[in-house]
Amino acid sequence: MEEREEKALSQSIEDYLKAVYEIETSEGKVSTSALSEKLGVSPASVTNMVKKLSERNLIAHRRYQGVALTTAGRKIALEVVRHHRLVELYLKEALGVPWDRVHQEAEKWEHVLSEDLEDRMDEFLGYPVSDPHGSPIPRRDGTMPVRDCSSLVEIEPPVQVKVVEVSDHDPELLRYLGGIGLYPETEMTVVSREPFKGPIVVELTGKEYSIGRNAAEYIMVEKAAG
Amino acid sequence: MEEREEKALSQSIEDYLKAVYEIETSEGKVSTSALSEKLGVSPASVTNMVKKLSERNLIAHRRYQGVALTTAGRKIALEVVRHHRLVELYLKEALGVPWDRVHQEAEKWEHVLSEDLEDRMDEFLGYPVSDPHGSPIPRRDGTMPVRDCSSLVEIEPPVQVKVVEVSDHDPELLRYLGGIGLYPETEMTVVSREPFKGPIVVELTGKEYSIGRNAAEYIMVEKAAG
DNA sequence: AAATAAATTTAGACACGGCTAAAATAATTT
DNA sequence: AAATTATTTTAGCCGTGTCTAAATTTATTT
Repeated sequence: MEEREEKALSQSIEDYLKAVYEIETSEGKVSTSALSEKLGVSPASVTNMVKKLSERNLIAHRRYQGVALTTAGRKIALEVVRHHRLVELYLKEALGVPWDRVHQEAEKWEHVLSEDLEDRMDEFLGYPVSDPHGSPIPRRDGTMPVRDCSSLVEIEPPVQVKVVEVSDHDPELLRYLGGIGLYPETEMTVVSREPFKGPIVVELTGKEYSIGRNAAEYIMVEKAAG
Repeated sequence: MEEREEKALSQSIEDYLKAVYEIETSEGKVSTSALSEKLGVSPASVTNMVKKLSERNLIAHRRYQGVALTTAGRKIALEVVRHHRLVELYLKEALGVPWDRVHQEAEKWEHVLSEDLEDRMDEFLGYPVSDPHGSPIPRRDGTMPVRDCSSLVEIEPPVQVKVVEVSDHDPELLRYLGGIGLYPETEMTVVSREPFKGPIVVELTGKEYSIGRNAAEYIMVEKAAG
């Protein structure tokens, strides 16, 4: 049995599939405009590319109704996401890149990482299950670690929680959170949730911090052990 | 004074400039067909691209006479070569990639390496001056370490030499040389040079090996210290 | 020096992935 | 329900970088 031919996909195609995956995960439905926004291209360009991807059976498309990954498309998307998150962690651990910059670098590296190097980084890192922001790293077989966590805005204070994940979409936020020592794995107490969409007050390392609802949306936590 | 705008060059342009640099270094004159061969594209494509590059003042072109890098073009070529060679060494040192495979990986990485990561790798490696094959790494300022070495075929035996550099163009050759323990920095004795374009006989680690003229062409050595 | 061969350039085409402007469809107001 | 607004798609264009076939120039033979 010969080894299967690996068709090299363009960087663009990988970017589209990853974007569909990420929007599917966070929003459920994937519209043309959401893709347009996320990828920074015009809606017309998205429609154009969507047509090509569905001809290649990487996504399913119903006119005017949005798109969804096929099994083949999801497999590729998860490979790209795995590359991205492994690289993020690698850059932080091996080269000391600060966590608010790893995302940007990984956006480029994810497309040039061979399977061999993926394995070497994976081994170097000790087969990690999450990246520097706490996002789960897809396994080689395309499965995802399942987790049980909720957004900080949904937590009823007072309660002790552990940070699971912080969105990497805004480097500014990451710098702020790093500044107060709030990282994945950090334990903290949710002290109160101010009414009228006020901030969430948390306590960590003995100090209290007010975190706006906007920011809190992007912080995922789980109940602390016990 | 505002910071200079860094225009992002396409991967293709970087590949062309690097190819011109490498042919300039090894052959002196850079013909369309040499570029065509090196880049794996048709001669017509080269002519086409050459026109664009000379419009952008990255190379000089005289019709039917070949091309040469301008100062601006050489600067970029050397940056790409620096990236390539740093990455090669990094892959070997940090991730244990065998020396016959680093070239292939670096061909992709060289185009996505930010200046920040270049510096981090450089520091990690202790500011190295040559890559795993012994090729000199251009300095950040665009200058090249100067060296004094000659091809193994030009050496008059018997004499003690030190390997300076081995061409990375053929992974097969690298595996063979690695197999007999012949790397940059290796010291060995050139025992004899057989007549009628026969092989060069060298001795290292107590054994004698016959190296064909073809292979020997690609091995650069210097007289051993003393 | 003429003829042939080799290298280079021109001409014209194509796939890719983006764009804008206009048309079609869906969603929301009034 | 009709009108308005928002979203999506179509149509047509553009720049990049490749190709093949044919024309041109240079190099080599005879």
